[in-house]
Amino acid sequence: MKLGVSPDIVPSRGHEAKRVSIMDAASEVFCRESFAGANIDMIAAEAGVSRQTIYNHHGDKEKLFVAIVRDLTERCNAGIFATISTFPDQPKDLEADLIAFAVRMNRNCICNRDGKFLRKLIQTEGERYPELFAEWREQGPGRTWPAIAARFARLAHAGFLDIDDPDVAARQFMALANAELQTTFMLGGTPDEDEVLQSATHGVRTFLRAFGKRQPAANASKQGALANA
Amino acid sequence: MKLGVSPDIVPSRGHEAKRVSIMDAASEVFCRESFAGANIDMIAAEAGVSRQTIYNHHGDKEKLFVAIVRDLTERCNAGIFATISTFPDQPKDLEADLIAFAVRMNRNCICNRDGKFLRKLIQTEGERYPELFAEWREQGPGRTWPAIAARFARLAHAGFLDIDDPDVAARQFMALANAELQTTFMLGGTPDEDEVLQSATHGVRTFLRAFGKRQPAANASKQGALANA
DNA sequence: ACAAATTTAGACACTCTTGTCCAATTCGTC
DNA sequence: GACGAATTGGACAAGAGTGTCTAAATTTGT
Repeated sequence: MKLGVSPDIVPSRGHEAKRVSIMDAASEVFCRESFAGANIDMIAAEAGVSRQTIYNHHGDKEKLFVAIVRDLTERCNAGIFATISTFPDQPKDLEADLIAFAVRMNRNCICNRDGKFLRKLIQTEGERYPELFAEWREQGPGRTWPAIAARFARLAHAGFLDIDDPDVAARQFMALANAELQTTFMLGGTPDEDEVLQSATHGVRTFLRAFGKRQPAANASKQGALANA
Repeated sequence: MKLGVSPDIVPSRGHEAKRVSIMDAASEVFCRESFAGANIDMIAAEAGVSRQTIYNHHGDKEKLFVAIVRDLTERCNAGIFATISTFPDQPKDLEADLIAFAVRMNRNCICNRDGKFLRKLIQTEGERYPELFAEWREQGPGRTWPAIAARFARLAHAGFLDIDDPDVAARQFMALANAELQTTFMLGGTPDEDEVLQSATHGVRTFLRAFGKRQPAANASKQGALANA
C-alpha cells in the first residue's frame, strides 16, 4: 500500500501519534532555526523518531514545511474565529468587555504557540513561497479582518461606539491592544499575562477615548465617572 | 576585467567602495535568505566581488553578519533620532503636523531599506545572538522610545494634548500610525507612499480623538472646563 | 500468535558550503 | 612606468546535510 492520504482507513494510533509529534517538533525547529537552518536530524531527535520515519510521512523537507504552514494556518484561523465569536455584541460594561476580548485575542491567537510560530514562519520564509503565503493571506487576514470589522460595525450600529470606518477601527483596535507587546514580539519572546493585560487595558481605554460615545447608550446614570483616568 | 552583476550605481573605485558594496549585498542576502540560507558566493556575486575579498575584509561569515547588524543598528538609530528632531513642538496645525511626522517616521525609519532589513534580521536571528541583540535593544528602543515619549510629554505640557502616560501614548501613536501597514510588513513588502499616508492619517486622527484637547487653543487658561464637557 | 505494516539504525552517494592557499592579475599611488 | 597592496579565480580539504536503501526490530490488527 502506498503512503498518502487514505480517507477510509485510519492507520493506527501509534502512526498518527508520530505524525503529530513530527509536526510539533518540526514547527518548533523550523521556527527556531529557519528553513535553511533546520535539519532533519534535529527534527527527528526532537520528535523522538527516526529520520527515516519523517521521510516516510512527508516525503521531503520542503513538503514537510508546507504541511506545517498549512496546519498552523488552519489552527490559527480556527482559534481566531472562535475568539471572534466571543466578541461582546451586547456589552454590560463596554470597557471591561472589550479589554477581556482584547486579552483573549492576544492570549489565544497572537501570543500562543501557533500564533507565534505562524507569524515567524511567515516573516521568515514568506517571500520564498509566494503561492503558499498568498493562500494564507486569503484564508487568514482576508477573512478575519472583515469578521472583526463586522463586529465593530454592529457595536457601532447598536449605539455603543461612534465609528466612521469599521475596517480602520478594527485594525486600530488590534494595533492598540498589543501596542506594548511589539518589542517583546520582535525578539521572539512571549509576553506574560500581566503585560498582555496592561497592553489591552491601555489600548482599549485609548480606543474608547477615540470611539466611545460620550454617554453610554444603556444607562447614563453617572456621567462624571468616565472623565477620570 | 570581467564584470559580474553590478546592480549598484557607479563602481566607484577603492578599497572602501568594495567594503560598502559587500555590506550592502550581504545585508540584502542575509535578509532575504536568513543567516543559514545565505552563502558567501551569493553575497560575492551580488556585491560584484570575489569570494576571497569578503574573507579578506571580514574574516568569516559570522563576523560579517555581526558587522552588518551593528551597521544597520547605527544607521537606523541615526535616522530615528534625526526624524525625532523634526517632531512638531510648536505645531501650527496639530493634525497636519503630526500626520507629516508620522509619515516621516514611517518612510524614513520603518519602511526604508535599513529599517526593513534590521527588523527582519532581528526577528529572524534575534534568538541566536542574545548579546548582539541586547545591545541593539539598549541602543535602539531603549533610547528612542523615551525620546519620542519626551516629545509627546512636552506637547501635552504645552497644552496641545491631554496625555496621562507619555510612554504609553508614544507607543500607541506609533502603533496607530502604521496599523494599516502590518499585513504588508508581514510578507516583507514595502508599502507605497499612499498606503503610508493613509495609515498615518487615520492613525493620527484616532490619536487626536483620544488625546486631543477639545479646543485646540494654544492658551491653556481654562483647562478645567473640558473635563466635564 | 501470526502476518502485515511500520519503525529503526546505520551505511551510503551526492551535493553544497565554508574557509584556506596560491599564483596571476589589476589597482592605487608615487 | 613602476612598485606595493589589493583583488581575483580557481583548486582544495573538511564538514555537514539531504535523501535513499537495507535488514532487523517493533508495533498493530485480527
